[in-house]
Amino acid sequence: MNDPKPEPTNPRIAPPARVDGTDAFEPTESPQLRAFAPLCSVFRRFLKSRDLKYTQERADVLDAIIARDGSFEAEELLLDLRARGHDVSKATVYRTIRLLLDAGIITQSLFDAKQSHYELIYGREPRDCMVCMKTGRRIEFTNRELTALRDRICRELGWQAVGHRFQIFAVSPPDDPVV
Amino acid sequence: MNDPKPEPTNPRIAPPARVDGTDAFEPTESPQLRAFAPLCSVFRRFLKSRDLKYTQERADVLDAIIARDGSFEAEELLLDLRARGHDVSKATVYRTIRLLLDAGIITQSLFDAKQSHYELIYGREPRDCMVCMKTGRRIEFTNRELTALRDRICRELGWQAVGHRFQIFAVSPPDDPVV
DNA sequence: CTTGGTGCAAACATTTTGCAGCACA
DNA sequence: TGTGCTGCAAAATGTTTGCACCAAG
Repeated sequence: MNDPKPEPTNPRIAPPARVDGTDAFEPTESPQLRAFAPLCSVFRRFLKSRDLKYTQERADVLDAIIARDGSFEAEELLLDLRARGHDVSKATVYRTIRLLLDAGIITQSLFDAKQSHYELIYGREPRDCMVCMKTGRRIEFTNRELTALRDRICRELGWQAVGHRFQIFAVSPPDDPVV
Repeated sequence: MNDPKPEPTNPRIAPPARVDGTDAFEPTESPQLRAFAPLCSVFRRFLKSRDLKYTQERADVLDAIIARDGSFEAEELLLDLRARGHDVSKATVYRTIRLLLDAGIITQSLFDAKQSHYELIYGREPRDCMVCMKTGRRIEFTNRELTALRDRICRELGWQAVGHRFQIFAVSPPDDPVV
């Protein structure tokens, strides 16, 4: 459709935080390099490994995800894309999301049963969250202790941790202090 | 550490494990009593507190949930009920599930984006789980350390924990030992 | 008796899919 | 230049709702 973007897009990629236990990528790079590599080339590599194509639309979708700072719903993405003049169809958005999930670049985080929330995880630390059951307020945080506990649990069972999802259901105090 | 069952329908209710921070029940009983009370009377009390009725259908649904050992999908429940000759409509099943969620008796756990999974939690310890990203195998467990960590996180922020959901995404070893 | 509950079917919202033409490698 | 990709619209899925009749308290 319009403006071709080779592969600039790469905001705040964090240091290695994800053990890639899946067979998603060709094992030709060090984990270091992989974690710091721009997401679009990670995605491109994933696609190539499956003989799939890196199309304009797929690049646009990934771009929109990054612009959202990693947390989004399918519908939001669709609107964002439309607003930017990148007209990608709903079907393609969903198809691309599926690929990004397979690639381990994003995860699905379901809060309300309504629609899926997705989140960029590749190269980022896992985000844990706490939801107030009265007000619905959500706080996100990263807890290294939790990640360590997760790894310990896995190790004891001989599994290898890839990621996790932690949600606390709680009640915020009446005054509801902002964190 | 379990079942003192004073009334009918009530399989393996565990000791108090849930702080009820919501305004679901009338505060006339001690937490102890509440936690050990049979689920149906818990539910009945909840309904009464909202001027709702304890109908045959609602009792049947709760029964079917208990019979499933607490983990179920809406559709499964519907089939179970039908098999037992308790013909409850789909609409009523969903409506009852909503009530049980509000009452804090069950929670929604979404694994695949497809349908909701629900789980009995009232009076039970939170179940954490680990999913293998290759084979899809799921292991459930209870980790007190995690619950303690959860409570600590809440306390530091002045919140009160009500429950949590913890899922680990991992890769099981090639030999995939059974736990 | 009064209020809320139920079943049914239609409505809804989200996600998936079949197909004909288009574009990347 | 040939696969694979896209958009469209229709289908599929899971859940909710409006309505007329029914039942719990």
